[in-house]
Parts: sequence; C-alpha cells; structure tokens
Amino acid sequence: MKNCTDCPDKCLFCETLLCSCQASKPPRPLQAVIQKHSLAPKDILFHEGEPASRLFLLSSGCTKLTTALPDGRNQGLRLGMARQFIGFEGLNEQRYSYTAEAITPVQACSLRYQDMLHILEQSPQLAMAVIGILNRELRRSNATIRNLGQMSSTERIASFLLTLRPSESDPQDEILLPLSRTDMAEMLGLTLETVSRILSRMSHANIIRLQPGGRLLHILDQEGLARMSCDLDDSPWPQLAAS
Amino acid sequence: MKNCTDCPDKCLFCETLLCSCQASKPPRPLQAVIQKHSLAPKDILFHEGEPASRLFLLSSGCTKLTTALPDGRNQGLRLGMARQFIGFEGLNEQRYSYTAEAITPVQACSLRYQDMLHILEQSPQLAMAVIGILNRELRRSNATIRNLGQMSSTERIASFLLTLRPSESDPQDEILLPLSRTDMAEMLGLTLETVSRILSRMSHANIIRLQPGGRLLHILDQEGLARMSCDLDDSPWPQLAAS
DNA sequence: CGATATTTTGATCGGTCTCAATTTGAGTGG
DNA sequence: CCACTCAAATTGAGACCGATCAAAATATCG
Repeated sequence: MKNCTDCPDKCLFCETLLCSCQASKPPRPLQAVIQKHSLAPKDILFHEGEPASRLFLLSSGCTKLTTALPDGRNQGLRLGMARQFIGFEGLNEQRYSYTAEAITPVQACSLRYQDMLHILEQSPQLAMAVIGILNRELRRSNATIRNLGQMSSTERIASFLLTLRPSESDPQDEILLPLSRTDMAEMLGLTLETVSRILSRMSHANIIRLQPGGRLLHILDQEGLARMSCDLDDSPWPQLAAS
Repeated sequence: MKNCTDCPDKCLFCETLLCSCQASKPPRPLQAVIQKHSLAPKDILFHEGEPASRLFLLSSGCTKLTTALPDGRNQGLRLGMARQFIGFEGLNEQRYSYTAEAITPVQACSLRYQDMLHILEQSPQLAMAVIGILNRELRRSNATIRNLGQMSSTERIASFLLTLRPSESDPQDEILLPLSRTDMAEMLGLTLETVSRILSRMSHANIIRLQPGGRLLHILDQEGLARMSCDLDDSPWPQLAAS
C-alpha cells in the first residue's frame, strides 16, 4: 500500500480509504473531516443507543464491543482491533447498536457518517471493499452464534484462547490477555468464576501456564487446546483475523 | 417500486437489483444469467463448506440457515425469508459458510457471484443498498449473539415467538410455525425437549394456545410474552424485519 | 505499607440436558 | 373408512454443568 501525500502523519484512514481508491479523484478536504482520538483503558468511544454520527477506525490498541439487555446483562460481541471499523453498523441508522470501550490505550480516527457516505458514493471500489469487510464480519458473527449456541464453557474458552494467538505462523505461545476475567466471561456468555475455574483447570493439566497476575499466559499444548475446541481450524471467535 | 420491462414475470431479482439502479444502464442480458428454483421442504439450496458460485434471493417461502461444529452439532443462524439474500456472505470467498435448507415450499432466483460483482461495479447505488442490507444483518446477528449469550431458555423462546408475529400493526395473534421443535431448538441453542416443555408451560399459563399438531399457535397474552422476553421492543431474533 | 480491585477457590442451588417412555398426528394402503 | 406405520411431540426421572453466594488469596497502585 502506497503512502498518501494527503496525510503527512500516515493516518490509517488515509491508507485504507484514500489509497484504496486512488484511481478515482480523492476528495481534497478529507483530512479536514477526520478527527483523531487518543483513549485510555475504560474510556468509552460511544454508548449503545446513543445518537450516532461518526464511525471509527482503530489505529492501535484494543476495544471491546458490547450490547446489553434492558435489565443490564451485558454480552460482548467482538474485540475491535487495529485497522478495523467500529460503529459502522450505524451508518444507515441513527443510533449505535453497541457500546465501544477501550481496554488498552487506543489511537483512533473518526469520520462523520455523512462524509463516509459521500466518499462511498464517489468510489465504487471502496464500496466493494466495504462489502467485502462486512461479509467477513458477518461470517465471524455467524461463527460466534454457533459457538455460543452449541459449545460448552471449556470449548468456548479453548477456542477463544486460540484466536488470541498473536500470529498464525509465528509459534509465539505467549499471550498477554487484554481482558479481565469479567470481560472474558462477558465475551463468552459465562460468569467470571467459570472462566477462572476453567483456566485454572487448564493450567493444572499443563495445557497452559498462568503467570501470576492472571493476565499473561503461555500455551503449552496447542494440540490439546485445539482438541478441546472441537478442532476448529478456522477462526471461530471474531477477535482477530484483521488481515 | 416500478415494474421492470426486462423481466416479464416480475422476478424479484429484477425488482430489487435492476429497478433499484434504474438510473444507470441496466445490463441487458441479466435475465439470461438468472436461474429460477422451485424447492420442496427439506430440499437443500447449498451445503456449508461447499464451493460457492451463486447467491440466492428468496421470492417466497422460508428457509433455515445453519452452521455446524466439526462433530455435527448444528446451530441455526437465522431464517431466510422472502426478499432476503441467501449465501451472500460467500461473495468474496470460495465456499458457503452455512447450509441453507427449505422448510416450506420455496421459490428463489439465483445469480453467479461473478455476475453480481459485475453488476455491483456498474451500480454504485446498488452497492450502497447492499451495504445497508449487510449492516442490518450485522445488527441482527449481534442481537442474536446477545440473546444466546445472556438469555434463559424461556426468554429466548418468548422473544423468538414475538419475532414470528406476521405483522407489527396487524393484531393477528395466530402463528403457523414453519419450524419443527427440533428446528426451533436448533435456532435457540436448546434441546427439543426444553422447547416443548416451555411451550407447554406457556400454554398452561394461558400465554399461548397450542393447536393439536403443535404447529399452529395463538398468542393470548402478548404483554406477558414481552415481559418474559426482557421487554425487547426491537426485533431481537433475526427472523423477520425484511423490509 | 496499606487500600482496593482482581483473581482464585469453595459449597450449594437451579436450570437445562440426557435418556427413556408414552402419546399424538400424518400418511399409506388395504 | 379403518388399521397400520412412522415421524413428531409430549412428559417424566435423573444427572450434570454452570450460576450463585461467599470467602480467602493475590496483585496493583498510591
């Protein structure tokens, strides 16, 4: 992907939006309508139900996207990782359909829906790219639905851990969990006690090693984890696979 | 929506695709690349994992879309209803990510991905419409994830029944279930016995009335159902809301 | 070092699954 | 029209998984 002279600081939005539609005329004042955001853990990008006006693109860091039932029960939908859109689903609506919260320090850009629509209209190629992105998200959501509906708690945790591997090729078995036990439980439709218990059990079985804080863990037996997770070869939880 | 002279038999694909992008030049030989399908209950449109080449649009009838774990456990993703795309998620992939099976008599059109991509490239308006459709599906998938992750079996069934109401405005409280108990359980991540028990319980509590076959039911106490389903006002399960 | 949040672990309860039997309904052919 | 067959739905009894409530242990941070 080429550099983008319009954006001296190499904004990701530029790389993704402008450079992907170089063929067409890039709208000049684009950088003017892009806002940059710097967030600390626990900061909220936006709340579910809130009137929506902007979509975000993560430059770095990690966010969790959650939606709640009227009585307050929370369910994690996915982790928002670098180079992913956040809040895109509200494009044709007037409200955000989930809450986005930073769980690590986060750098993000944002853009008004209105401007995004304008850009999309001018660039069929970008529109096609967006369709591809949405299709991929839909497939990941479907995998999540399957996992929540059919998997046991152990299977959910095993497959979840496998998706948190930093890289496919790199046999790096060290994972720094960006999530607390509560967050993890929320993502998996479980309670924090269940998550803690199962991680302890895996640790005892020498499948993983849990470092003191409970946040850093090593995968000792990837084969075993894969077996516990129904041998899902593809990415079953929608966390990674930004590609 | 205007009639479409290109298609004498008023194919839904024409209405949706061609007429929605009338402004641009409609590709002439479109009807040539559209296939029509007539399916009986239990017929398969396509299998999960199968090489994908065509996307479908339902004219009439009802299909269930399911995805399975490697060991065979099945999870329903959504019902495919009239005027909805089916198999669209495979557009940029080579394989169908779920199985589509007719559960009523079904009329459908289909189109090669290749041709669809061609049409999309030529019609930015259609591409925008597709982005809207995918966004809506994504929001419904997220609601399903929330419901599977957080709701009790009773809550799932109550909210599911509410989404099967034929119409919002029409106070028609009669539902002809297109699904067997097994199918329903599959959609809700439950067992068929649990579904049957809870429906019986609701029937005893005079919240619904179950007609003999178990397939026709009346909603007697819509308020009560809504309360049992966490008072979800929006459509929490991704079945209806075609519009 | 002390205060607070997070994690771990334990004991118990309840909801849902599992296995099993029975009932009911739909379809078939005599 | 009625027996027969087969599939679907209902109902029951018991087991098990995960939730809940409660307490202790361990990190993190000022």
